[in-house]
Amino acid sequence: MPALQDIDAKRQRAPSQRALATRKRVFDAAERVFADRGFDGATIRDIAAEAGEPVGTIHHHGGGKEVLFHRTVARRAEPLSQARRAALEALKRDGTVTAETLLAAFFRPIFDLSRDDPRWRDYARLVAFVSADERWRSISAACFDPTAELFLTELLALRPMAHRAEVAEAFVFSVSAMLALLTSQGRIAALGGEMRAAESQIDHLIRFCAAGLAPS
Amino acid sequence: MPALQDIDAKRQRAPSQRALATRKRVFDAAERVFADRGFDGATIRDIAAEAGEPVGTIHHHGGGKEVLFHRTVARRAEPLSQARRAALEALKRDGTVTAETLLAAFFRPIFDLSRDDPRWRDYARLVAFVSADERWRSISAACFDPTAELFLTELLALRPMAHRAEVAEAFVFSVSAMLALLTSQGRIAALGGEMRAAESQIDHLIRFCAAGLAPS
DNA sequence: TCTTAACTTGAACACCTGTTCGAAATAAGG
DNA sequence: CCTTATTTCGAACAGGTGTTCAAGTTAAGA
Repeated sequence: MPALQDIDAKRQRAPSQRALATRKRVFDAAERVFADRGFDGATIRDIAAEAGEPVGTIHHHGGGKEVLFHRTVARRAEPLSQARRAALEALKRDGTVTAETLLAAFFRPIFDLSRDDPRWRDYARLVAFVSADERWRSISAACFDPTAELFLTELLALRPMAHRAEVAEAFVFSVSAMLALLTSQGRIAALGGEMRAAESQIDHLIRFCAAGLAPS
Repeated sequence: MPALQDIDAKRQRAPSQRALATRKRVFDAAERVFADRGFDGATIRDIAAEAGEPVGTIHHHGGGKEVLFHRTVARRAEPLSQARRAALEALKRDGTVTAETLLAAFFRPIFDLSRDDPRWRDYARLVAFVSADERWRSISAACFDPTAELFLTELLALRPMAHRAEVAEAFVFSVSAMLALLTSQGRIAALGGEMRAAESQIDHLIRFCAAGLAPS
């Protein structure tokens, strides 16, 4: 996999406003198309059409398909991680750390962001693709594992008797359930008939995982 | 999507032993390659090489890439569903139906089959691809939803106060956790350090989901 | 045994893929 | 205002894609 270096490495001039707007258009389009069709299903020309830019521009700003994919995932990873860390810090400050509040701190940010901005919903589907495929393990490791580690440590402190590997399993189960809620509304609707309010579903997700995480 | 009809529709002669062996080789190869690279990442020529057959043969037995994919998923769906249904019947016969035993009846067959035959492990990864992508919703609906419905009904009977939609959510959470255990060993290892025995992990999965399914 | 349906084979087809490239337009920095 | 780094643009390229096809081989069924 091509190395992902700073997008503005060895630059001699600041990028123009126009160039920055174009770059944003390129990454927004890449996010939508990758989220819809996955890495292999997406084509540079799909992304170019979605962005309303010629193909050459996608390469210029993206740096090749694989690097573009990596950068597209990385772009929102930092804001998301910061929101999660901030929620965790708030819990520790208030002394309200439980399995349930920890999961809420980890899960809620992406749902909250998705409610305000549909682009975050695309991003969530993109993250599901990244999480599902071992091929992108290094992206997960760089973008999401450090913050996951923080939460894992807190969960471990709540269950001093449990092995780390066991809590890691429970955490992976929880994250997969979260991604399922973000991406499998179709499956839920097919089995469940009516569809419940998003808030009820998120509360349910947190209760479900917290119960599973509790010592048995 | 091309219609999936019986592979032997409008046939005037029984297939030869040789032809049946070739067909098996084609589907085994397709299963491996689709499980490794997903639908879009796989190519007919990859599958041909894996099967040791010329490209034309893949088309002859597969009926085109999309139909081949559908048939590859469908091939093991029936045996799997039967194992799940048999386990469910055994529970009902013995009067030992609980959330925990129901989940065990649903989860264990694919783990048991995977232990004996690595091809089932490929199949499990293939199912994860199908479940993750809304594009294959119709395959899930045809292959897996009918049996899922049976288990959902039983789970609902255990919690007469809960809404169907809520239990459906919990069931989707549970299935996503099962698929995560089958496919995300890398993620678990990255977070957890050491790796636990498969049996411990499966027991944990069942306990995790059963706790989440219990009334709260 | 004979007829012919079914299978096997690989070359060929039309189209799509990611990427490169050079010329023209733009605007940052002096 | 200049110089020139950067961006915009789309044609062109080499290689890969799913699929078709026709000729040759095999074996089922009468």
